[in-house]
Amino acid sequence: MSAVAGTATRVMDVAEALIQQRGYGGFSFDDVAQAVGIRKPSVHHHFRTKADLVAALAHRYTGRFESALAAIDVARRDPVARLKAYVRLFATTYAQDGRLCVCGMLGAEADALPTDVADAVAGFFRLNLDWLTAAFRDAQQCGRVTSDQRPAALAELMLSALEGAMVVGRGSRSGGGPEAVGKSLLAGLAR
Amino acid sequence: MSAVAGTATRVMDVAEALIQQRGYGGFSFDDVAQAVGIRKPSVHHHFRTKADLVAALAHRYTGRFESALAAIDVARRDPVARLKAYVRLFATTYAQDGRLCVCGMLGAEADALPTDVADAVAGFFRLNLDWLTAAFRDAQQCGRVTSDQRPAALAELMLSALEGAMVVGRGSRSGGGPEAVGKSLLAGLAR
DNA sequence: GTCTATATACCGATAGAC
DNA sequence: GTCTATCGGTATATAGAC
Repeated sequence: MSAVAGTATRVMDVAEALIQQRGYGGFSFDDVAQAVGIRKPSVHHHFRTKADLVAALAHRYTGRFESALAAIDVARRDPVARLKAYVRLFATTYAQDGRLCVCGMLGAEADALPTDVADAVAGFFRLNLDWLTAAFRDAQQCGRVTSDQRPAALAELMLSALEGAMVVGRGSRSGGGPEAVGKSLLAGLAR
Repeated sequence: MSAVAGTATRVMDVAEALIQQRGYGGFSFDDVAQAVGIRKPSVHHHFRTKADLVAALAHRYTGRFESALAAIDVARRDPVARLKAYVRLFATTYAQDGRLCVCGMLGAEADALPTDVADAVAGFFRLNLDWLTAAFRDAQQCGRVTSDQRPAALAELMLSALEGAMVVGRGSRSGGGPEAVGKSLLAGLAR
């Protein structure tokens, strides 16, 4: 993000935004180089291959999400408040001129991805599904969620709704995006 | 699909499958030509540009969906039964070795699409949101759905959950996909 | 309607100078 | 760490013969 950040970091920042807008197949090293203000071989100096760059990116993205989830767990005790804060993570991303979740975009393209990248994407989803499963289990145990669906099923439903809301919002050029969809879902599940 | 279908139809069939697997940027006219068993310029003879091919594809896909929705309306009177049949449309697609909805994939890539294609994708989502909105309105009016959310919000939630379930299922290489997610959602909404 | 041949541009990636 | 130059491959698209 910062103009004073190291080149490798700026390369990752630019590549991240390009993936969120156009996907893995929709950007090139030359696109990154131009946006950063260097030449294509300089990008290769920091990341040998495109797979290396995107895998590193996906891991960084997952790590940041992990920190955000940990911060939510510290800041909120109430499981429903935690779920609302979770929705906000996706809403904030999408509010940046319709940017998709990095791993939502890559997940859609999974069949066309190098193995390392696909594995990193799977790790992101595992992290989110595990955290959501725990949150819904807590919410059910204290009676804030009355659904008799299994926590893992509610987790898959929530994550799917939020990722899908970005895709639908973009494709339809309408709708409330993950913010509205997350609220609708929680309104039906929690009390 | 058929080996006796016209070449243009076979080209569209192959391109459709490739988009569902790899996305707009993930396939080439050469990929299509090889799968059909002709040469690249022969593909251009039927569809002048890639944008023409994919826009035609998206319109055909939307038309088929329109027919399927009309068939559901004829076959089912109960709005909840209609919604269950709607979920099955997505489940059937995804059951074909994890194929994504054509317009779900294209919706994610929307920023990188030619205008004609993006417009066709928006039309698909509009069709689905309108149909779902009517279905949820009916379901609320006859008391089968008790949520106080507006029908349009429930429609966006349902469509997002199903599109997202495909992305998450693929990216995580786990989960029940749109079938399970659709059931979980309807279990919480309908009675 | 299909083909060979080709134009033009871009892709990811490398070699080697500074 | 960045550059110029370039390799080999592939992309979309077209010209023109059969």
